[in-house]
Amino acid sequence: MIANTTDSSLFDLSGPLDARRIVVAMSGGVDSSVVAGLAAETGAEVIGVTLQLYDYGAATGRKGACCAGDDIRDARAVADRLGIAHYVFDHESRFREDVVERFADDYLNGRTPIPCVRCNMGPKFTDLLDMARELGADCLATGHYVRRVTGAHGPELHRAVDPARDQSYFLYGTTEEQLAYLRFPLGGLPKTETRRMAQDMGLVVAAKPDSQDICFVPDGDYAKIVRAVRPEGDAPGEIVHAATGEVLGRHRGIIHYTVGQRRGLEIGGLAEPLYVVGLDAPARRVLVGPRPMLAVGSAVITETNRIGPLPDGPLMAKVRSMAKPVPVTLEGDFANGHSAVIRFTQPEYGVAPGQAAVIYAGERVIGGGWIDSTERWET
RNA sequence: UGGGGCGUCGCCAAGUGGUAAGGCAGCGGCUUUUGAUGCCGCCAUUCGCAGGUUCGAAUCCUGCCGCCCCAG
Repeated sequence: MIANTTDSSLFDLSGPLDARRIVVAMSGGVDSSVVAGLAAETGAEVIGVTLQLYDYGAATGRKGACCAGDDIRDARAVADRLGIAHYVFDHESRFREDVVERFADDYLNGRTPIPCVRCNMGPKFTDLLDMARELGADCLATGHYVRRVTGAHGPELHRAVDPARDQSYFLYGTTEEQLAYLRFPLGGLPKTETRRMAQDMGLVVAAKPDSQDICFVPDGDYAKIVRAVRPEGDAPGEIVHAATGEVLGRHRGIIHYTVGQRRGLEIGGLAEPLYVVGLDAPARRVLVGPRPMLAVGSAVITETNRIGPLPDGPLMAKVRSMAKPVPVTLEGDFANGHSAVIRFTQPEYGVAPGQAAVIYAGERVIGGGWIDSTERWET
């Protein structure tokens, strides 16, 4: 019944599969568990690896978590069921430094972090990938919904077939070298299919809820995490009109705000709503203005990563995960960690420094970078 | 102290005899595998207070209270 879904090409390995070794990054969720199952069905030797990323106890029994507590137990149960080896590596301190502390520091600096990208770049695609190599694996497979397509110039990163599941935005930082070693067997499947396979494989996680939100933020209270990591950082300040300089009120701390945000300003009596249009961290000021002031025409992006050559055709960009790609042009050296500028064809709203800008050519991910600063749309 | 004006939801504000618009803020929900945005819903039995007129008042009358402006 599941034989027809088992396809050795999913892992794109040459030679006899029973001589191959596959490491699967197992988070404890449905997706990576199914990947482990698919890997096991190829006949290759499969090793499941789970990184313990943060406090084991705090995450136990929580819905939507990942890589801690119950999830590690689930991953182990799946590995047992599939009859594959399973290792858990304590990665807490590294995760705290690379992801959680940077997350807090970004907020303190008036930026809006996106830790999932950092986590993919560091713990998952650098550290875990190194471990896989040390384990002598031929590849590292993950449960990400994204496709690796071999093109004329080597492996390319493409959006998932199921647009609703596509995770390419979070993976723009994947280097060509990493991509050569990575496999994403789920990129061509709709999620419903994944769940069906999990059921067919008899995995305990088949009906487990999808993870969502940021894994190390238990209840959606970001500020609580920032305060826990950087207790000295939070302090109130003024809310200032970005156009007139008028002080309109006080805020509870810059970490509670992000560019584009409307709610939580507690400033009433106006005809039009106010949005956060900027954060001045040194002065602890929140700059606000009416919606037109949010319109952005271009952005400087730093630490760019490019995957494969720049295409000739038109480019699109996503400035947030769920946005539709919008037309852009690129200026500067978009590759190898250099800075570049993206220019929007139409005004883009809610572009926040600290977020990622990801460039697409059709289905293919060209790369991306961190949004460092933005310039207002000039009409 | 005279003269004038004003007091309607936390804020702004319609309504001038027929049974309290709207906006902002706030709250709740939906959407969402980052943050936002967006969308939907809720939000004054009551109009500074006390009387009176009227079938009926936030709207008219009287008094009181408060605030503002001009005068001195």
